[in-house]
Amino acid sequence: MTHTKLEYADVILPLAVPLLYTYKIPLFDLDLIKPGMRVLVQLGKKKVYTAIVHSLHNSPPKQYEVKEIQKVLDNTPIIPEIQLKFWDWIAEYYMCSRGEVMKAALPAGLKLESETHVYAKLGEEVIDELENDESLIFQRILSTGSVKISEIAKLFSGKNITPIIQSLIEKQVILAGEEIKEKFKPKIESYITLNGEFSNKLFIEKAFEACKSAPKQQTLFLTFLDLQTKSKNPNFRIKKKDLITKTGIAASVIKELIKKDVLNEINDEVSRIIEVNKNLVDAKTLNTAQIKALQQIHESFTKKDVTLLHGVTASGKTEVYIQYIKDIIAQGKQVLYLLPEIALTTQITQRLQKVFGNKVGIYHSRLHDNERIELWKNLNSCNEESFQIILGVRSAIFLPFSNLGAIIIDEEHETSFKQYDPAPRYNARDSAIVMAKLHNAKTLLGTATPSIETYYNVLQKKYALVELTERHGNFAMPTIEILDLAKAYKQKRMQKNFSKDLLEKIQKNLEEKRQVILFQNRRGYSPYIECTSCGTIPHCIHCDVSLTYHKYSNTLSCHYCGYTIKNKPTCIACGDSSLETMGFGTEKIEEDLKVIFPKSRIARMDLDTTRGKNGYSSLIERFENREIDILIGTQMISKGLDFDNVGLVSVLNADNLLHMPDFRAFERGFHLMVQVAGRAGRSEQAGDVAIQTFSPLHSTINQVKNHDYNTMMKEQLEERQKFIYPPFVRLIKISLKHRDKSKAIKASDYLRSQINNKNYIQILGPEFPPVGKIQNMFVLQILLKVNKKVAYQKIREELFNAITLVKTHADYKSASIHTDVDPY
DNA sequence: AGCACGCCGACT
DNA sequence: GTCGGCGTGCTC
Repeated sequence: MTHTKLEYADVILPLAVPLLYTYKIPLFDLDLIKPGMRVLVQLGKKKVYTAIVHSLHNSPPKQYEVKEIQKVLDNTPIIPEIQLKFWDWIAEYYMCSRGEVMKAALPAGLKLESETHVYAKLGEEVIDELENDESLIFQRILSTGSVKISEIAKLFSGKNITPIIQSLIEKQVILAGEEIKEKFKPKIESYITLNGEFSNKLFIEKAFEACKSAPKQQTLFLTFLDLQTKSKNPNFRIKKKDLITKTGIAASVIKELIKKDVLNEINDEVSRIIEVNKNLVDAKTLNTAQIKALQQIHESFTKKDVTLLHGVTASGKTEVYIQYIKDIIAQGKQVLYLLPEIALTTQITQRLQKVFGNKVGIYHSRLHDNERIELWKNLNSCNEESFQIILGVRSAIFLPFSNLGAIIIDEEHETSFKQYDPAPRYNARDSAIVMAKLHNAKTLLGTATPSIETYYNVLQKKYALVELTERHGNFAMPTIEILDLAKAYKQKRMQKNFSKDLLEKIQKNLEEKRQVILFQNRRGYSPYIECTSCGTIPHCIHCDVSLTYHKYSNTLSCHYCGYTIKNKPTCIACGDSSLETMGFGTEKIEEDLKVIFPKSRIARMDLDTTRGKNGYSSLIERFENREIDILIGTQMISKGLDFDNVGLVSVLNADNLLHMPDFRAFERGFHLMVQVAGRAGRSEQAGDVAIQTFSPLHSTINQVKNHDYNTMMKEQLEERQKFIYPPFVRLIKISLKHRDKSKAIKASDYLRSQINNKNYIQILGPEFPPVGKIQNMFVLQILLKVNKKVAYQKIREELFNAITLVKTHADYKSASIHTDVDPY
């Protein structure tokens, strides 16, 4: 049998194009090229992109002329075969292009792109013949040799320079060409060594002679010899930075000695990944309940692929995970530990690094691109230095795992596992389960408050269940007290937004030197400002929302598009000065509390106070060290934080958690309140929880009070079944945007008419969402409730066709449409 | 996503 | 009369 080589490659381009593109493989690379490698290809007239080889084949395209691959960038695939299959699954399930998945998956630095550069063809002599702008640009090109067009554009900010460049090219004064730039720069560290053998007396004498007349050089030389002697290392070297800080000697002195051949400077590539302390500690020993849970987990995985670990707050789930990770990596397999965005706290990072040291790699949104690339290279290299455990957020599911044994998804119920914008709009929890199956790995979901969807899968026997019902160390569950705000207002037992009962509790805790956490799910000072004379509320000019008042900057800003204006003392409509701030956020709480408890140390933790790189960890550290008495915070404080001196936790307004126009409102309210309450009493001293509400009889509030997950779950499942919501149907939300309001309405009506009713149990809309205009675009949404029994493949095809019809319709093609599968 | 092509308003 | 704005279509 003759073996024919595969001559064509279908590649994924990092664009929102629906199809793969076919390129011819250069003869030279026929043996080398494999799916999962990066290649450079030209698309269109000049632009060069990095593409990923998806598959190889031997059928020459007939409709068009193929271009050849310009360059193969890798020797071995950087996307393992299984991960490439996983990309396909994401693209299909979440209805987006593979290019969009590629954009989400690859760090920017691994995607090389070409940029147009221009060069001078002629010399200075032609300047006089050029027009004003032309000669300016030409002189700039002459002075540097080669310039990026984008750089010239920056210099002429705002002005369109394309015609000027065009004319220069036409006059044959300059040339243009495409250039690829390597974005990843390895970190270089300078080391200083002796420029000869330490034991070579002749060298040392000569060196000493060389710096005899310069006292500073002499001191440096002697200090260096001293350091080397102490190190007892004949190949001793020291970081240039350290040498400077240790000796206080200027860099210029070092430079002189290098010039005199006494010292030598070596530049070495170093890792950006911070080395952790190698003094590892043993994992904490598990208590009986935890040991039993671990056994049950192992046992359940012999029958099922997914297990839910339902453990009450402070039951010590993390310790169980750590032991489980130990068991998996002992088999030589990798573990992915997923956490929600906000919860990637230093607390958990440190706990894992203490036990596993350099085996742990961290992947989160604040990482720089170069650090991401190093993590990729580390996993791609597959050697002893490779990480075996990755602790990461949502996007970590795209890392190049080659030997995955298990995925742990902590705080499984968290909504931040779902990406909303841009596409792919994937849920990392659900996707991870699929990925685990592709790798033949197991998934462990953990939480104190399982999502309704997950628990339903347990009831359907799809997932196994393991429970931890007792708090670690047998600490008592906190007592939860409901404070009736309506009653408090009536009896005039209110001060600002605090009931007298709550203030008394805070006072008592402060006296006992115990800390207090207050939860308010809204940042800023107040959600909006209202003129009490004419009722005007300032709105965003681009979006259909009221502007949020920020006191520290005295501004009103739009949380949708960022539109910000200065806050004026008088009403913009009637000029009256009777403006009032409505509602309250964490900033206002902080201000009021400082007046009520002037002697207490009060801090606030929300998006605004944790923006800086260390803002978050320093706040936690200060709280841990008891430098803060009262901590006010948003969602952020509800996740996985473990403090042992918290005596009181309070939810300041439970109602705005529950009364949201969302079928998940009660479930989420329950999750949030239970998680917040869980911050109390994590030591021998019990902790109290107080919830302020206008609806003390609300069933969800009482389920929280009684720590009664099961009743909440059953009640919610009944509601979902009755009103046809997940997990009984699959939701697909289609959003259509258009600049023109009436066209937006017509286009969405047309789209609705193209959707086949038979495939759906219910179709809602098109309707304007609560915010019907964002950045001057009118938005309409259609909500589809999909019968899970109908083949999903069929639904996708039908929807794709309907959307294509709108996009090619003469009147509606400027509408932009996106789909969100399993939306939140 | 770019980039080229093509059709209507504000300038000389 | 043109220059140049952006809406639209295509890229292997």
